[in-house]
Amino acid sequence: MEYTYDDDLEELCPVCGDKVSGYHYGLLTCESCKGFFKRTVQNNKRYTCAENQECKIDKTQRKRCPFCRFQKCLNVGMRLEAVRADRMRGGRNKFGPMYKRDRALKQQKKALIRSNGFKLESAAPPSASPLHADYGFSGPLSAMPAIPKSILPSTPGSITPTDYEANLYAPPPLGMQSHVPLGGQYQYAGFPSRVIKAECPDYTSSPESLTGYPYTEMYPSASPQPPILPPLVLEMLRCDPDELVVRNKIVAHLQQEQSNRGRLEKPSAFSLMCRMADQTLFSIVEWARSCIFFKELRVGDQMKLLHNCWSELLVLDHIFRQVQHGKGDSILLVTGQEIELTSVLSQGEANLSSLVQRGQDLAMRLRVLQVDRREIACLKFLLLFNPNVKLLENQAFVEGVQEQVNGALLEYTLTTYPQFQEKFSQLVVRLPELRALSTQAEDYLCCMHLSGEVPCNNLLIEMLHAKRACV
DNA sequence: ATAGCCTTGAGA
DNA sequence: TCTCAAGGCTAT
Repeated sequence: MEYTYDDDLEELCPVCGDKVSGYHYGLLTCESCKGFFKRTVQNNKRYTCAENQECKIDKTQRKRCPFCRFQKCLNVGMRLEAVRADRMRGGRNKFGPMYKRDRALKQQKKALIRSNGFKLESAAPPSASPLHADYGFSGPLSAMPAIPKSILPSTPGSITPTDYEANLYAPPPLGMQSHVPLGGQYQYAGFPSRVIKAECPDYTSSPESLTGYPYTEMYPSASPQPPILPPLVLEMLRCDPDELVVRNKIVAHLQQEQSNRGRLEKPSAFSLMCRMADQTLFSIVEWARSCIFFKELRVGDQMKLLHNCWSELLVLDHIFRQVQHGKGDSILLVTGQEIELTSVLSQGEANLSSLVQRGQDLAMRLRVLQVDRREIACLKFLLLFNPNVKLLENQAFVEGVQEQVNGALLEYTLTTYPQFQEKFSQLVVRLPELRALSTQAEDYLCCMHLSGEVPCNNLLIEMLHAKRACV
């Protein structure tokens, strides 16, 4: 069966149904969606959906909702990593062989259809395409510094609320200061917004790869059961604080605050929520400071990363609590208290209701996915080590961690849930939703702050200011 | 901002 | 040398 390149072009773009112009960022798409995806990633654009985040995307309506269009791009499998951080033109990236395999598969399929006279759509759904089978496992993963064999469970001393900034970002006492120049030649400090890592050339050819962390070789997919967990996943899980410890600490702090204020003075429910979130944020910062990889960064970069993702981490913390709580009609607070959903929604506060409802929806979707603790631990790292953060001193390191955590999460989901091949991508596509939700939460907080509702001396507000100042 | 066409350049 | 998937340019 002969094959011509033009056969590909007969297909329709999986995003909008327009004519395909070739392989772009992982799969066959049209020229306009290629350009749209490129602009979105390169310029780090954030969209919001005016509707219900389920807009139909077709050739005529694709311009109407960039949020849903980008969402669809990710859902059908367009690859962020294929957008080059350094904007290098020409050449080839590592997806080349995958494109080739995909072509071969399509050709095979076509031959079968022709000879058998029936369609094989069900035999190879888009998600089972070879393009989705491996998530860029090679490369930068191996260029990361090896994880120290003994990570002592560090317990940073408690911080009093009066000296936030002085203590928050101080380097940990035993913090390693090794800054492995991760392929430093590919760092383009002059273009801080161009942050998605280039795929070519990749780090595998660098000398550092010899000292890398070869867990892909240690844990082949055909491992005996029960599946051995990727060591990085275990390590990230070990960084996670015990929920009960955090709860007790926060409850104790809030009680202390209340007793200092005197029993007569009754703070508003919103004010209480702020204090609660404030303390949760403290524990999140403490968590970050004791985290593997994070403590190896310089304080400046630590601050930038935290300023960028504090609200996302806070929202994820809340969402996962709801996932574990398992009740759609009530909300579980970090203190262990339960609030009826109707009592929140009936307050007539449209912004708050929308926030809470979106949170419940996201929690429900994650519950359906049966997300577990280890996956949440990975997602937290993915949020924290966001290579899109501007002006990072050691951006290559952050990119490397991001890559490595992605690899570990993929490995973990594939070995632990082999019957659910899509779990990794299903989890990762929740991140943009989570970011959108946290942006909405920040806006709400900002709004409440401007009307004087937020208690003073509040870390939430400091973070809000810090983040908005550096954007 | 979009989308069609142009230029580039590593790998086949 | 050719291919073709990256990024760039520009009128709309």
